[in-house]
Amino acid sequence: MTKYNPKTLDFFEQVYQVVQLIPEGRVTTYGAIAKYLGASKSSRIVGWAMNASHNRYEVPAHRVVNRVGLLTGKHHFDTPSLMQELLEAESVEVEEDKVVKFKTLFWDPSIQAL
DNA sequence: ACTCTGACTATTT
DNA sequence: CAAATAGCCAGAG
Repeated sequence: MTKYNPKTLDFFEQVYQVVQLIPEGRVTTYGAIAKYLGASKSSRIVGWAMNASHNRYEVPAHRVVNRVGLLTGKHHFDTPSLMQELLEAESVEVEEDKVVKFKTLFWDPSIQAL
C-alpha cells in the first residue's frame, strides 16, 4: 500500500467490504468481485487484496475461490487445511481442494441475494 | 526506474 | 481438451 491512489484505495476497500458481504455457506470468485468493482480484468489484484487483508480487517477470505471453485489460496492461510475447514464449518462441502456444488453455492456480488 | 512474481481470467492455439 | 498468451496492477528486491 503506502501508495494511496484514490482508485486503488477504493478498490482494496471495496474488495474487503464485498467479501464481508458474502453470506455464510456461500462462496464467490475473484473475478466476480473484480467485475462487480468494474475491473473484471484485475482479478489478480483482488487476490492480492485478500493477501493483504490479513493485516487489515477480518475478511472471510476462505469464501473466495477461483472461477472453478478451487481453493487456490488455501496455502496462504495459517495452515493449508484451514481454508477447507472453515468452509466445511459453514456446510460448504470441499473435495480435492475444490468446492462441491460450487455453481449452486456461488454468490454473485451483483445480486447480493439474501 | 526496472524486473519479476502472483490467492486470476478469458481468449486463442 | 490441454497449454500458451495476454491483460491487469500492487509489492518486493
